[in-house]
Amino acid sequence: MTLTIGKLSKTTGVNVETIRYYERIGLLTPAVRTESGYRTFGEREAERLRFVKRGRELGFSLEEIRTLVELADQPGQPCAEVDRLAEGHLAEVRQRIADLRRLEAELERLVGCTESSVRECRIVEALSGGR
Amino acid sequence: MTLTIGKLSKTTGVNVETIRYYERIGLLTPAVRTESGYRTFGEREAERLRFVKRGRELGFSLEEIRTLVELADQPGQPCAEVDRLAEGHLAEVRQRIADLRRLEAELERLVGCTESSVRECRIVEALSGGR
DNA sequence: CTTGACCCTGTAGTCGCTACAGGGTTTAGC
DNA sequence: GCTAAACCCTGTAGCGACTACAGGGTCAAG
Ligand SMILES: [Zn+2]
Ligand SMILES: [Zn+2]
Ligand SMILES: [Zn+2]
Ligand SMILES: [Zn+2]
Repeated sequence: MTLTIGKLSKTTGVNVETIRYYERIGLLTPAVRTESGYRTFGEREAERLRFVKRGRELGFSLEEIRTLVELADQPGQPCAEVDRLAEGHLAEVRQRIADLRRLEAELERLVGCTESSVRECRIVEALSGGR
Repeated sequence: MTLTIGKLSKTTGVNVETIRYYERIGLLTPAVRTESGYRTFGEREAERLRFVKRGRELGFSLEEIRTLVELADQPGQPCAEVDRLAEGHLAEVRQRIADLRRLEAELERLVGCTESSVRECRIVEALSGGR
């Protein structure tokens, strides 16, 4: 039940280059190699990679995921730190949404400009310092 | 009324290094230099830099701003292209908001986990492939 | 005239990948 | 058994939008 990097990539949906990148930065433990130097992966490694992938899909940074992986490896510990990390991340996401909504509102006021020339264009005016 | 890069930085709120960067990538025209090689800026240049800054504050990419600057320099032309660009950008912003709101909803379901151990932690479970 | 604040160039770092180039290895078909 | 395609390897460089030096030169105040 060992996989080459290509098979692992296919079963997890994570790019080959990305897997190598994760190993290089120490997010995955160095893969066992065949005699000719090819990486081999087992179910454990595939699980871990899927963990990382789901973390990315939830928008966690690789640093956050690095911490989450370490925490998840200690099932007996209290999960308070995990929860704190997730809450912090949720706060980040909400902040980004708030920032983008402000942008959205400003842009909404500008688009749909029906002026015919750049001289009177609302958008250009706003960028040029007009209020 | 000419400014050194430091003064320009102060009056516009754009970092000195960022100004040099903008010049390097051709977003600002190469600054006139003193005999000793110092950059000097006039009101025109300050205006243009503020234009770029406001564009960034509205979330436009530097490439988009490059186009906007060029368009703004032709006041006689119709502003349709400017408007199209801004509408496209608004669409991007809305897409990013939608993506983040999906993340927010998923994270909301996970945080506030009151389990005491990592073994039963909802968050770890979700990352490990649980639903 | 010295000191400190400013300016210059060039390079490298950030984040999370992605895309080569230039090799070696394995596998499938004939 | 041989060849060609498909795979794997390392190392390096690129993206966007900056930021942070190092190692120098210049200018202004006291
Ligand atoms: Zn986060
Ligand atoms: Zn317009
Ligand atoms: Zn945009
Ligand atoms: Zn928990």
